[in-house]
Amino acid sequence: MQVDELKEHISSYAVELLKERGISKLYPPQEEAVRRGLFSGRNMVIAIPTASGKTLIAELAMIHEVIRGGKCLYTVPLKALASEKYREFRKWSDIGVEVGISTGDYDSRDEWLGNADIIVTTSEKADSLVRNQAGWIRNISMLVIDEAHLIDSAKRGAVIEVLVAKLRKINPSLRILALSATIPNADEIAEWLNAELVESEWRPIPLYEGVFYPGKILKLNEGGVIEVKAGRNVESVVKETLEEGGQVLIFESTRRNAESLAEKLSSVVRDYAEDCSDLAEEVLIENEGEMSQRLARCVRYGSAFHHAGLLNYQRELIERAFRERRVKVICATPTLAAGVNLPARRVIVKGIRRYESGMGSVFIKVSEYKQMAGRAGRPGLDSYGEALIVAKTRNEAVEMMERFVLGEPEKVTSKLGSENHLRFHTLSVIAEGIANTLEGIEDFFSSTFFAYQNEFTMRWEIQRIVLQLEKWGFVRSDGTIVATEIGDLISRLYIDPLTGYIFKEAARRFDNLTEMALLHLICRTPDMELLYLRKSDEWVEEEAYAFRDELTYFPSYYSSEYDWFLREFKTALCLHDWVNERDEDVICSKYGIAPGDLRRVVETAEWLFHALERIMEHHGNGLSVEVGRLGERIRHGVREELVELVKLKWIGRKRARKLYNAGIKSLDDLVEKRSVAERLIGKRIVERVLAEHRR
DNA sequence: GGAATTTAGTTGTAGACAGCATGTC
DNA sequence: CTACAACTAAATTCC
Repeated sequence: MQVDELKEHISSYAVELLKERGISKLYPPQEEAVRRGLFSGRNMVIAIPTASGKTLIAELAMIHEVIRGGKCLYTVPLKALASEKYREFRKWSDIGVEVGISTGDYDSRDEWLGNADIIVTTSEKADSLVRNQAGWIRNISMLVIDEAHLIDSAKRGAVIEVLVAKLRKINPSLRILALSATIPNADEIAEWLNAELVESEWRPIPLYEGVFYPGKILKLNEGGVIEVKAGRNVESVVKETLEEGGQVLIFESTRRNAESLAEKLSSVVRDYAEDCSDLAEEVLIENEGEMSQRLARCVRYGSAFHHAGLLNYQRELIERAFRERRVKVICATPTLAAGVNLPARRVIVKGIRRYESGMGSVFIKVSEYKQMAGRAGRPGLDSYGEALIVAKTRNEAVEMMERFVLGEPEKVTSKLGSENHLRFHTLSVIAEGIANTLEGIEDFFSSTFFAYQNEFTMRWEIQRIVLQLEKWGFVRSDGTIVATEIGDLISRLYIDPLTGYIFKEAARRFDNLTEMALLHLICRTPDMELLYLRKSDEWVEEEAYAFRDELTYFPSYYSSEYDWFLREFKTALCLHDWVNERDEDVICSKYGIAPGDLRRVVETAEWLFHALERIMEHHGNGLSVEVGRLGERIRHGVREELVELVKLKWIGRKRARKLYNAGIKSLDDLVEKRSVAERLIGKRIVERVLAEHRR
């Protein structure tokens, strides 16, 4: 099907724009979507492989919708994906389609979101916007759910189905387009959504899957399994691909493995890559810690590792360099499998097992493997893609072949049933006024995927949860169930009700808490990510006893919660070092974390401090002032005395400390002692600061 | 005697959304 | 119920 045939649906302007992008013909699955009613107004589930043109299907549907005066919400699982899609969709502004973005990090201006025709968000942000009654939400006429198979995710899948249920309730004629990887029960999702199902295994670039073991590769080609000769180790397989001018993506199961393999391969890669010293330098701009040095060493020779311990700009840098074909090999943890689109000629899945607590090491899911394998083959560059699992012996290789290559991905099952998710969403359903009786709440949940998949009634579970919320003072029920003021606040802050309760109790019980006590308080919360305790972390225990009298909670040594407490306390100590201006690299090595981890912990703490401040305020507790100040310090990683300086643009924790030590404590001082400041942080920076703040 | 190598024992394990108001080294 | 790679310390061999 030629795109010209789409004129009547998406206008000739849109068709022209597609042609400018080099799209003149639809891929078979795209054609099928059109044939099956993409422009007819019905709901659709599109379950096709990665890179087979899902996004374009959504774009066509959205343009069609916008032309008819509709407004589209496009939800994705990651902030990085949100900005990727935003950049992509913004091209439509040439024909007058306004595109906006809203994530925790980055918002288009509010009034703009009201005008936008297409809004890209993460599913959590979308839910939060609904909770905060963003005016434009009720104008949404079409919802696109990208990566809809993530409904299966235990941590974050529930949000997706609840969001669908809420938006459908707000606008019963809402059109839904769900984009999913190929899964065996896509029909269930389609039936739940009352949608037309388009399924296909078609790929623009053929994918060959196989298993490597020393000396040979078992390959699955059209028809059957064949055995071909190969090198004796992974290095030689990598080398072979490089020789043919291809790039390699290797998936490992741990950061450590990814890093050491990238380092090992850098000596092989250097013969095939141009000099990347400039990139290596760029890696070190914001951080010169151990991990960054290691990454820089690899990148210099065109090899790299990629995991959540990297700083975001480092990740983007590596991704960009790989796309530009400067970096030839990336050894990644599963971050990259679910993240932004980064295809390679050859994908090697080395970490086929993963450690799970209580389970020892277990095989990863077939669907996870398929996700990784699907990254093989670059459209326009490779004529085929190849995915290889690494096995040790022939027997193992055959086993891997059967389990993964020939295996079927797991069914997607709803994870909404777990108590914490139900509690979280029940409060929001009450606070938003979607339901105010037990029956109403039950009725609401009966429209979720969870209810579709499970026959049994949720009545008792819901009743228990409402009772719990009532006990915590978040809802009142006398005939009808309504949210209290604080319940409504907690729903809007998007925190776990249990976090809200912990904060509320603190506001009730204490009027004076030390820095350490406040830091530990947020670490006691289920919303906080905790650091791990290593064997060599006995010092944490000693520190804990030093702070014993300050803390709001300190279990007995014999308590079952003692180890968990130490993790909370270790995390709090880390934040304590951060707000006391301990150097980032020193913190990282002391706590055994990477720079990206520190940033994440800090970011989460910042968010929770905001919530704590609001709850303290609501209680009329004077501590809210302290909390606000500490929150400010966490944001910038400084002691109290630097807060004023650090509010200035271009002045961070390091420059502020230099200035302060020289007696420059405010903008006025900076103006007065300009020459001193210039000597300390450079003339250009001072100029910038002053330019920014001259009023 | 001291370095080099083998062996036994120990350690540690993926990822990332949310508020609010604007920006580092 | 499960692993395993990487590191460290101890034991053994080699020069």
